[in-house]
Amino acid sequence: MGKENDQIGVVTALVRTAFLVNAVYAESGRGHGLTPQQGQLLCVLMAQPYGMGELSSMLGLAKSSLTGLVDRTERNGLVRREPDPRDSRAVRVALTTRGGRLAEEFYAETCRRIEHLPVSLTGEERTTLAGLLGRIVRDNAVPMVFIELDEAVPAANRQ
Amino acid sequence: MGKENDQIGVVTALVRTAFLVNAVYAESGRGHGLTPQQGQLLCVLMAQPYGMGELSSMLGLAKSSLTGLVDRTERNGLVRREPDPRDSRAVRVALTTRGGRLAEEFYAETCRRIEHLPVSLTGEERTTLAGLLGRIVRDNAVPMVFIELDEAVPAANRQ
DNA sequence: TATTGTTATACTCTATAACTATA
DNA sequence: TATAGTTATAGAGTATAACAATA
Repeated sequence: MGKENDQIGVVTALVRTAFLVNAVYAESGRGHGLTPQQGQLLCVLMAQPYGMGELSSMLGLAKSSLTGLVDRTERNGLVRREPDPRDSRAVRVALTTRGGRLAEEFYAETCRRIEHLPVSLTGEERTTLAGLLGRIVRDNAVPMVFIELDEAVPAANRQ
Repeated sequence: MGKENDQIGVVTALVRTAFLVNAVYAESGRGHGLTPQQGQLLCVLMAQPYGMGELSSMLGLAKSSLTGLVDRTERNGLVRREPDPRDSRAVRVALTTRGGRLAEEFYAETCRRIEHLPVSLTGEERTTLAGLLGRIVRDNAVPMVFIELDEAVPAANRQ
């Protein structure tokens, strides 16, 4: 006897999955000398340069927190503040050459590691999962904190 | 023309979902005067008291980081270090009465908020999602960072 | 006046290395 | 000797409030 009920609830599943992904993200960053926050900043900037205010609202941080994060990342030579030609108060934060290279490496390794998480899921199940999570992400207007490149092809093999 | 392909990959879906859950977790904590880390500590301790080493490995933190986190949370009156009767070197970290009350409130509100994330999913889809994520969580041996209580019944209504 | 971004300040979070005390 | 935990130190991350410069 005993109800043999292995099914956990959606809430628990989501929170624990987030914990797992966070850990993988942090570990992947560590391997590249990146804090999770700096890794996240680089990933956001892979899509395009952004202003401080945009980054602030995308990442959910106070503007002064962004100033510090960009300062440190800039000091490490990974990003650069460029003047915004259309508003002399504003700056555009962009990846440096080195930052872009590191971003690609970090992104690729993170993808590789995250991809290993659903080891026991079939291809069809992964598609189902991606579809369901994709709807959650879309419905809740999650900002472009992680771009969508072709997952099937490792970065090293892209032309 | 155009491939009308809204389907994002599993990796992107997982990373963005984690970002979303993190944001909700942080916001929920803020409403209770808790940092995400302190909120997480309280949630872990809802299940049972743990030693510093156990917490360290469950949360993926260096032991000295745990010392600081427990120090601050203890200073706030939310947890307590108790001597381990079986090893005088060790301590058991447990919730205080006030910490337990706050943990329940934080936990309940976090559940409520996370539960709202899959707004557009049917009950069946939520079950499917929970099943798939549950397998990922199980396969990757995610520690008990968020306990599983009856999600259907709000904490306030439990006897 | 409103907005963009930085400074000043004060915590919290985290890790590494060295340490104390007990097993 | 090994293990449990703390201390010392240094840096990163974060927020609030006050500020400067431009729109």
